[in-house]
Amino acid sequence: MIINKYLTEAGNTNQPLGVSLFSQLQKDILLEKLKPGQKLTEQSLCTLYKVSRTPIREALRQLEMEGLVETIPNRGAFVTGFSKTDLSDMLSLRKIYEMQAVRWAIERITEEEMDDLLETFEFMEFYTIKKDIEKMHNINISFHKIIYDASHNRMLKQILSSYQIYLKYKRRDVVYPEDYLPSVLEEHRAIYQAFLKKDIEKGVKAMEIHLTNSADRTLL
Amino acid sequence: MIINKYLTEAGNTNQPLGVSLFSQLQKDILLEKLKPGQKLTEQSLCTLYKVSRTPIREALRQLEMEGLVETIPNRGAFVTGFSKTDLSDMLSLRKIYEMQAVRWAIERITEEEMDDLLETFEFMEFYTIKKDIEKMHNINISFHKIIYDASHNRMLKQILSSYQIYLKYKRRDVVYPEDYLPSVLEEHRAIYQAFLKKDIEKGVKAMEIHLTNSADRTLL
DNA sequence: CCGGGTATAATTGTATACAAGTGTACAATT
DNA sequence: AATTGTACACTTGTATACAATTATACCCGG
Repeated sequence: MIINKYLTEAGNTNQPLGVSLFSQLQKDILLEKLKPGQKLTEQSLCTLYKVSRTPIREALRQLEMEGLVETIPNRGAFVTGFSKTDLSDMLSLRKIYEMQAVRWAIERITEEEMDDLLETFEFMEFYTIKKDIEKMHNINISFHKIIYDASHNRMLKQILSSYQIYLKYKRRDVVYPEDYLPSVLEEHRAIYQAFLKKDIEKGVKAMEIHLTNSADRTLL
Repeated sequence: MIINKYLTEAGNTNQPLGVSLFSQLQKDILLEKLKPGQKLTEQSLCTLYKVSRTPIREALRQLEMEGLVETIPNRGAFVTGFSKTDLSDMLSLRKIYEMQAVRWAIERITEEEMDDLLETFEFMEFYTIKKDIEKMHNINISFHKIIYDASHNRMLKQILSSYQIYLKYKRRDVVYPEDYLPSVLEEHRAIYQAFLKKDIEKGVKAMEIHLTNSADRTLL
């Protein structure tokens, strides 16, 4: 049974090749299967991913927009990659916009979105008890995405959503401490309660604390 | 004579069609020659821009990444457009990151970048006296781009640079008041002096003031 | 052995051909 | 009259062919 849209996966398999190719290449670059500086010849990608050049080129244009590859005209595409420094920079930038998202979201959140937030938070409590880290990651993302939506700012939502993908792959090798899940739960509880009380300053502060801790955890 | 790289235009004419197509479509969407909701048939774009579907599709993927069009698989691309609300949202988001850019830039700026900043500011003084609004627009952008570079944060630079294009086209129809140029000059002077004194808080505040005024001016 | 120039190969840029999916008009059926 | 089915046109998705550009290898003269 579907509870709310934030807790369901995408899973549409009938998408054009270029779209899934983009995701795959993005993943491979972030996981450094494709190494920074490496040249991505279209032909080699064709044989690697078993498709023709047309969808490959479309995916490369998208990667270029994200700054993951750099293409030099008539020379080809080169992996830019995503360094530790980039990750650190992104976490800083993310924190800043997440704080703003909270600010707007508390002002503008609808009742329906508030229900979603409650529901999602309750799931967090449940899976914290269950100690299911994988589920918690997904619910964590859902919780934040509800806030993005509630900010009712299309660009902000788009930017913060795009950050999530990077963090997802770059957080892979983190080893979580014993008290990880309970700590995260309490950080989110503080945010959630600020929404209940419509206390903007408290919410922003709670998000700042949460993401400062989160950054500390992911940067080791 | 070239003074510094920020004061020169790009002008590479030998770029692939997809690249210039992207810029052209971006421009046409922002200027609302292509209206929100309008369907962009690949064939019609082919005849309109006199190129084949391949570069068209590449440009559409890029526009999709910027959120200017939405493509539905097997259905086509539809203009999303950029509303007044989007502009207002973007100005808010821009201000936030510009303030952070100043924070980092004052910490990290190199001597060479400091020289560029000085040079650019002196050009501003010159063209303020000359009352050349067109030149001032370009120099204004240069001034800010130097700060982006000086922040030494690749992502921040990329995001803020991408904002500039939107503002460029959306600021077209603004009517400037008589004291526009001198006011802008003084706002930039405050920023520049904060860089000289390495006074981060003063710099951030000066940027906030500048962009608050700037937003007021562009939102009419 | 080194540098320059040319031919050749490899790669990107663009156009086009074909396949697959979607929408529409119209007839047949209920 | 409303609905379903089907043929057709149209559009997108993908592959491939051709053109333009760039990289490489080889030869040659110094």
